Amino acid sequence: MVSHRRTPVEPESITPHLCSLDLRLHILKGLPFFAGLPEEDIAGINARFHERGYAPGETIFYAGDPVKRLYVVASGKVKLLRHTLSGQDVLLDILAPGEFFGNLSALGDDVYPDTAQAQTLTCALSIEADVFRQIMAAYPAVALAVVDIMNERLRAAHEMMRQLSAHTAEQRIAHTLLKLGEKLGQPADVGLLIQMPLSREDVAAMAGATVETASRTLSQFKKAGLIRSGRQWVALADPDRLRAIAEGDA
Amino acid sequence: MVSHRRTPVEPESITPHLCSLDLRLHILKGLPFFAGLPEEDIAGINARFHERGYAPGETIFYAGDPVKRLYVVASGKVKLLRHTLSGQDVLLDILAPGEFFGNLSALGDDVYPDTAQAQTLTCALSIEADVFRQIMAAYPAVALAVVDIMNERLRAAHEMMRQLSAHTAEQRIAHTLLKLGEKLGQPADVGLLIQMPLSREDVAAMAGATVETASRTLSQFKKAGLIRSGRQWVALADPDRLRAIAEGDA
DNA sequence: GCAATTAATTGCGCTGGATCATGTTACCTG
DNA sequence: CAGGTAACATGATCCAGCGCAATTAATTGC
Repeated sequence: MVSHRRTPVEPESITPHLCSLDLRLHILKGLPFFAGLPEEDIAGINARFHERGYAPGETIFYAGDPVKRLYVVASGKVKLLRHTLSGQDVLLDILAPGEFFGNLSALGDDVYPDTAQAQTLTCALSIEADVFRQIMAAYPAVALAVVDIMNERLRAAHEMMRQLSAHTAEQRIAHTLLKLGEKLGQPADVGLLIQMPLSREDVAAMAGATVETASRTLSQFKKAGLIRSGRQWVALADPDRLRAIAEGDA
Repeated sequence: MVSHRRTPVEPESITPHLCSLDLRLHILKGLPFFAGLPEEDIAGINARFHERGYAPGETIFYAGDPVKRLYVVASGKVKLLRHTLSGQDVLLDILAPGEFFGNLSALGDDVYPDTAQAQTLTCALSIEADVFRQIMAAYPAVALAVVDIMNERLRAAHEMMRQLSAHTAEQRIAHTLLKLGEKLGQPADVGLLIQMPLSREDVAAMAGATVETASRTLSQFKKAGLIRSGRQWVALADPDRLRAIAEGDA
């Protein structure tokens, strides 16, 4: 369905019903934690996954839902939200194709601490958490790769803790934009385009600020020529200066 | 050497040179990730570890040091500090006996993002990170246990991100005291005593506040009968009310 | 026992950013 | 095409908590 929205962000082109067995195999082969596994083993693993498409804005699971499955983004983007009592969510991460989410916990009674929501048209694969644990037990290389991914996520979370403790809102917003540019950025005429619909609310939730503060700061960045932006999109026009702001050198 | 300090916190009694082979074996047997391994396998693993004693305040490794080893606390307490440009550290975690720290990373060129420092007289075991990865590859149960620990740490870090984004300093300080009570608390006449030297600076660094704010808040808690405290110690006298404050019900 | 030092406490002024409100603009839908 | 809505931008006000400083109390070392 054609949108009139003027945005440089290209929509996800795959429709949910095209999340085929071939796509699944392709995605699973590309996952860092299945790298190096024999193709026939990956095919066997593929058989244990389910897939499902989600519309933009659709919730994959809610915080408080019992943990049953581990998910992998096959296509699209997924956001992980932690709720606060004040109703202002914290946006913990934006997940791109190949990344897993959901809980790996061995505990039977556990619940998801976060809500997962499709930011774009998304296809996600899922597998029972217990089965995934069996795969990790059968293939130590998978478990080691998961350890590495968890390690990197913990490092990023600790960095965010440092930012929230000691950096200004402007620094955090600059940092957030840079991280999004690193992960989702595509070179375009407008600069390094963050290739995903991105509202001021999203930026605020990632940077630990309010929408008004995010809006003011993005307007200043725009006026200063650091970014280009419109509704639901941002492109980095001067990453070096943004980096200087994020690091407190400006 | 006798101290005049009036504190209910008992010092660590072990001296570094008493970090014996037997203690090591005892500690390794008790580690969650070696649970279930045959005793002779643990003995073989024990041979790969080194141990070293650290005085209170001594640095185990600095942020920026190249990653070489994985550490385990055998006795005492270790704090993990992330530095900020303003000189005010973020205290990411206090590690108790049985907990690992250092980097598990596969990357050859990586450095520690944090500084590890003995909070008390401490004995720490260490092993080459590569060797530990070999152990994880050889024993999937070890890798799975490490995944579970990383999972729990990530959850705690995300919770702290939420607190730093949306909670007041008073709520965060109450939460910090409760977490320390859960982890290091021992019932005593003064209440649930956090059995570790704990300065106002430590509480501030864990709660994302300044020393002055932490001191004001602890003074208020003390006057309200929620805690008992003195120099370098805190005991929880009314955890239920602290919980109410931490959760924003008060 | 005492001087020096450290850690904690308390006071005061300032400000970043939250809160609340309103205005503007782009987009959607009938 | 027009009315309505959502997203963004901006203004005004307020305050939590920081920064700085002074004071007090506990501890250390001689």
